[in-house]
Amino acid sequence: MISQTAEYALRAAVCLAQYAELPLTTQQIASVTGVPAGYLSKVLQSLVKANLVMSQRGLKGGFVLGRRASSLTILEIVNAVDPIKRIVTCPLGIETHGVNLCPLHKRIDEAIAMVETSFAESTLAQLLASPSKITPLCALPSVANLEPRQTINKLKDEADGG
Amino acid sequence: MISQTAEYALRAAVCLAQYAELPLTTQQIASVTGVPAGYLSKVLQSLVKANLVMSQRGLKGGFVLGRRASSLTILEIVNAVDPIKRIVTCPLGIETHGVNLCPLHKRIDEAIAMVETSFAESTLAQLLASPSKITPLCALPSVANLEPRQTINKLKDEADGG
DNA sequence: AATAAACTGGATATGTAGGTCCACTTATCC
DNA sequence: GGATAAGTGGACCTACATATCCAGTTTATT
Repeated sequence: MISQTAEYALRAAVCLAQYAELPLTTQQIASVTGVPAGYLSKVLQSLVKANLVMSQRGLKGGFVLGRRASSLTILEIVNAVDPIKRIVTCPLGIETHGVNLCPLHKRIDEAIAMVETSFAESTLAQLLASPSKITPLCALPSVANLEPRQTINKLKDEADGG
Repeated sequence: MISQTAEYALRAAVCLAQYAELPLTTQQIASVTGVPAGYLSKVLQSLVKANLVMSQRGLKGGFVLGRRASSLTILEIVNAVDPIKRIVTCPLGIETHGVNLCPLHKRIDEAIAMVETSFAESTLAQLLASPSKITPLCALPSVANLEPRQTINKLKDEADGG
């Protein structure tokens, strides 16, 4: 349904949302989300390139969300790493009927559209505010395990100022 | 969203539904659907094993639908070759909360469920009866190209008699 | 029974997603 | 400014989905 990579990206995004402005390192995110650290690094790069996440190099660096959790949707995260592809032209390569799809592909596209809409309407903030007894990512080896570290003002400045 | 293989299976199924009881060979289905013949052969095998399609070996053999098009759903076809996997347990491997999913995975599973339901409610017959001006599979290099061949009574007998 | 058409099944190739590794760069702290 | 912690980028490996090929088997026709 959605790729492994997209699922990893969502886990990372939820994780970052939970720790708000505290920059988390790849290792920390990996340990919380269970995503292979090496691969997570690539996934995070994609999110950074899409401007959904900000990174800070060097000692005390890490990753923070690029926008408020309430404005970041599941769809944006997914599309950053593995775009949902609507069916816009006939997969059989027939051009005779332009934008019109045959009933089969129309039906499939409708299903894709439903998912797209559903994901577009879900924000990270909603996931955190979910009334479930279970915290997002269920695992969450306790916030306490993560050393409190200063937030990176430089990142905040960039986000606020320009 | 759905795999290439699943899409191929759907094309083949719609194709068979269009030609009703006329057995079509792998080559014929391939030319109508644009699916690579060699691979289509494998896909059809999966449909046969799932009892959604019947095959007849030998001269004048071919494939026909195993049931009426009105009772065959998109979901069945898809599940025969590439099962839709609902999220039933925590992907992080946490067992502490049994059947309960965290908000993220619950949300994703809801989307999968929507697609599942949607596919379960779509039959091949509905696709053929679609009011679209475009015939299913859009391409359809005209029925006329396919030599009329006798239906295989043996297959019909098995289907009707038991 | 011989022939040819057609499915079956196994071996093999290819392409892409998933994943690992490491040298390099950047930034903080002492 | 040296040491160390961290992201960056590229090369590389692995597994699986996709695809090809072919020898073997079944069956209608003659």
